[in-house]
Amino acid sequence: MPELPEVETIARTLRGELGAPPLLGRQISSVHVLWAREVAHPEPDVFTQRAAGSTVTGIRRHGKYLLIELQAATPMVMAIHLKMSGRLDMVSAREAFTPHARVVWSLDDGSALRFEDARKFGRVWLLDRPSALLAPLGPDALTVEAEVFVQRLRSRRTRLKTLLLDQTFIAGVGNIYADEAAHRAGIHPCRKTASLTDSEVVRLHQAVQAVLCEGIAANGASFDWVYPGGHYQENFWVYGRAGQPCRKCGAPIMRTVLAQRSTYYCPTCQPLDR
DNA sequence: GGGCATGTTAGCAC
DNA sequence: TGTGCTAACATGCC
Repeated sequence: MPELPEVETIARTLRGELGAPPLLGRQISSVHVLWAREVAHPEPDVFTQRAAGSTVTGIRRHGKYLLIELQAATPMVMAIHLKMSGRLDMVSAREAFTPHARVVWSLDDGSALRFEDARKFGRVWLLDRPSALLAPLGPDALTVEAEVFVQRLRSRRTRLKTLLLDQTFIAGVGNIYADEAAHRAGIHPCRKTASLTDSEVVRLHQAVQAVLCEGIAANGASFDWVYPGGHYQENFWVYGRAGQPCRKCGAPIMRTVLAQRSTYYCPTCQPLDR
C-alpha cells in the first residue's frame, strides 16, 4: 500500500486521530520478531530486549518512513518502512500471529501492534536517532516549499517521472502519486527536467501536494489484495486506467514503462513536445 | 506458467 | 560525478 498518503494515514490512525484505539501512550510489554533473518535491525535479540518496557511517546513520518518515538532509560526511535506489501494494524493479542506477521509488539493493555508483510521487503529499525537513516532523503513531499522544490529540480537532469520517484529529491512520492501529479500538472512524465518552464515547475509542485492531500483526505488508496481502508483509487485520473477515456479530455489513457515502472498518462493533456 | 505488483538498492556502463 | 539500466529481494494474485 505505501506511499506518503498511506503512511500518513497509518500515523494518524496510530495516534488515535481516526477513531481507533491509539498506539500513542501504550507501553510495549514484549516484542516478537517472526522473520529473524532480515526484517529487524539490529538483530532480533537486541531489538526485542531494547524495545520491551518502553512507552510510545510520539508517532511521526518522513516520506514513506513511519517514526515511532519510544521513551525508556534512553529515548529511541523505531523506524518502519513498509516497502511494497507491508501493513501495520492494532489488533487483539489473539489476532496478532497471522501467517504473514513479521513483527508483533505486545502492549500493556492486551492489544498488539502487528507488522504483516507478505513479500518480506519491509524493514524495522530501532535507533537512538533516525538521522543517519533519513539523511539520504530529500525534504518531505507534503511540506516542501515551492522555492526549495524549484531549486532542487533545477539541479537535476533526468525525466520528470524518474525525478518524482527519487526519494533523494523529495521523499514520499511513489508510482501512483507520481503519475497522478504529472497528469494534474499537465506535463508528460517523459519530459526532461531541463525542458520544464518555471511556470510548469511551480504547477508541478502544486500538483504533487494537491494529489498527496487528496490521498490523505481519502485515507489513502487501496486496491488488490494488499491494503483495505482507503478509497482514493476511486479518484484516480490516470493510474491503472490504460485504454479508458481521460476524465478531462476523453482521449484514451496510455501506458508505457519508465524508470522500470508502469506509467500512465494522457497524450492530449500531457503532450511530449512543446 | 507468465506477467504483474503502491519500493529500494547494488553493480555496472557511459 | 551524475545518470540510467538491469537484476535482485520474496511472494501472491490474475
